Amino acid sequence: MVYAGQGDARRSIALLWRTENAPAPGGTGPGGTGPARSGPKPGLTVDAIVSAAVTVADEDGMAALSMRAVGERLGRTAMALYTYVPGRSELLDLMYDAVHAELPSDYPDTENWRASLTRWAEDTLAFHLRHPWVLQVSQARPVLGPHEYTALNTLVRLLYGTGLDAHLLRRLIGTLFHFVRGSAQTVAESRQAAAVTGQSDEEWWFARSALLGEVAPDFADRFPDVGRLESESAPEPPPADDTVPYLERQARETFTTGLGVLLDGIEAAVRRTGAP
Amino acid sequence: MVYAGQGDARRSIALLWRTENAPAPGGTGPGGTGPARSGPKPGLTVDAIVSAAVTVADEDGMAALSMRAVGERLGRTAMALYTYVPGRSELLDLMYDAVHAELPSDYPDTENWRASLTRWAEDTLAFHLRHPWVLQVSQARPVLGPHEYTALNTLVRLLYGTGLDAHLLRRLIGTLFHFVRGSAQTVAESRQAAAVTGQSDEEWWFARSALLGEVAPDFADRFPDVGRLESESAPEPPPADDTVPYLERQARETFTTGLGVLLDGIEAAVRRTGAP
DNA sequence: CGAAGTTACTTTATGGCGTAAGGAGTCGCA
DNA sequence: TGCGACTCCTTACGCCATAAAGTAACTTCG
Repeated sequence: MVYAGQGDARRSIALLWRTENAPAPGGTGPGGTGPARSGPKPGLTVDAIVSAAVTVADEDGMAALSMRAVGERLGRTAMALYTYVPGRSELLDLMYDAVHAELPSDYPDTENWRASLTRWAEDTLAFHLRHPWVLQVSQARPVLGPHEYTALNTLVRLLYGTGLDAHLLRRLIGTLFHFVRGSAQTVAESRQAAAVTGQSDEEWWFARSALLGEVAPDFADRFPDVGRLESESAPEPPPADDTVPYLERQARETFTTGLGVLLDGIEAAVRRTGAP
Repeated sequence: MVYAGQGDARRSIALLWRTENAPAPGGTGPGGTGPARSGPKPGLTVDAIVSAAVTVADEDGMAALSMRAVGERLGRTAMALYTYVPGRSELLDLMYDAVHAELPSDYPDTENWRASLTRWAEDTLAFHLRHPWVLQVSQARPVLGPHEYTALNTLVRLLYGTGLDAHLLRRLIGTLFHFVRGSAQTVAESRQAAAVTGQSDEEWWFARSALLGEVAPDFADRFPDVGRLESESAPEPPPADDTVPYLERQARETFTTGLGVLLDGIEAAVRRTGAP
């Protein structure tokens, strides 16, 4: 987990909101187009670097996102990036905000908040699965970039559709995010583990079960309720299209069911305040 | 995020379930007490290493958890640990399972599942705040240690108190964990950010707001719903004991409210299946 | 036109990390 | 007493972020 806001806050924010139009670490002034720059022409742009970094992170994961790797993808050394970006942490902030531009914001403004929130949750889940490294960027000190704010604004708008009190809404935001992000994390980690180890969920689970049986033959006695749950909730044969891995299918079921439960809870609150 | 199960799975499991009673990387056989060991007396134990590592991680965070740091705390070099533990990844697995022993399992078996689940959520939240690094250990390929299973068994037992179908229960587990872990993560990251940067949430938020105002004076127009939410959900003056930082207090409110909503949703499911 | 100044980018270096390899010393047993 | 097993250390390698200094391209000023 990486934390933002270490460096020069003003420069970070300026980069995020694209207020300065030149690389200029020295800072020739935040003002307009300037009187033409001296020195060699910049061969890169902040956008190009951010985009290359996103590609690296999408393809090979957060662990593979090094300054060297990003530079290499652009035909430069790692140090070349420091002309445009203060450091790795700030680059991460820029990446984070950049991908948030992908999130849709054009949900129909119908009275059916439940359908809208469901679509929002599904879109947000898919977004995090496209960019799983986003889950590893700290939330505590939000990056506060324009696209993140746009995404937040969308959710707030949908939530206002419930007609609930603003204080309650504010708290629901976090709950919804926790749920979607958690769901995404399970799937993302499952995929990455499969990619890294070259072993599918099924294979892994099978091997581990065998070892567990060796090492804890008294399993059913020590963990009776888990045992009961496993026997009672039969594994359900996969549907015709069994291309989706085991854990992933289960995670998606958890997502659908959990979202339903969550929305039921919100509905209860709506009914409670709606007809006092 | 670190992935488990890379190395020798059998040795990992044996370490987790403490099946081998000696360090023995060569492996004198998994069998009983053995015919007395030769060589110098081991100066360390797996437990001592795990406990030292947990202390390091608790105090200085996951980022500070290096083999060198753990060794230093025990008066050894980093390489000395490799006699007892295959590597950093496996050490993490052991730490993860070890701290799960702290989770209580003696919830009263009353019919009031709502109260029990609330207490479970609070205990689990507190646990994650005591050991925030746990949030950074991958969930996808569970470590499958004895204490983790005990903790899981506890939650399953409480959930059976709802009388719901096993399939539904299975999916609720993930939802509850997502929620609690997400809530914990917000608080943990807020604390760590404050510790690392030496800046409180209030200070940070205030400074950023000022910068944001400079860079996006049209904020209220661009993000009308966020603006509306912020003005309508007044910041609520802190209670007499304002020792709790801003974001943290907000996160706790999100936790309480969100948990209530979640349990309302479960209650709806109970009522639905209970009286068909 | 040529010197000076500015800027993009590279090379080199520092101090961190996990861990492979090999060596030194300690102990139990023959 | 010697040998093998064992713990623990030193050294080394290849990663990482990034500080510092050098090189070359380009603009502007004299």
